[in-house]
Amino acid sequence: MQTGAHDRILAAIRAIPRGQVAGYGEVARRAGLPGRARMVARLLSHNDDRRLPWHRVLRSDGRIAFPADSPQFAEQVQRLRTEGVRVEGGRVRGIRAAPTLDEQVWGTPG
DNA sequence: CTGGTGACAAACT
DNA sequence: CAGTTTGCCACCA
Repeated sequence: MQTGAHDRILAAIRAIPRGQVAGYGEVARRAGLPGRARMVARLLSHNDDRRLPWHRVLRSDGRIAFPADSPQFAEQVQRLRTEGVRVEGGRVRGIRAAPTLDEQVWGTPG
């Protein structure tokens, strides 16, 4: 069977290690869909799977993709902090939303 | 078909 | 740094 695009996206999201994060564009790239960051976003907006680590997906600049006053924002922050991710001012500190997860694998420079 | 929208990104100011 | 503009693609009225 041919893996659908959304299946690869979901797989890429599930592949994000615990305690780490990835950007929408990064997820799309790992799913073999460069430039389809918005497709990832649309998929997550329609997703209802609670087991999916959606909270590990951030914007490219490390910001949370929800308004700071939204309940989803609060839940994402709480989930990230539970995994040891430092979140401050609605943005993830420490680990940058690396353009490529390879950098995280090999040790993020800087 | 056109036009508007969105859990976005990169370049630019 | 932050704010704006442009490019992008899937979906819908």
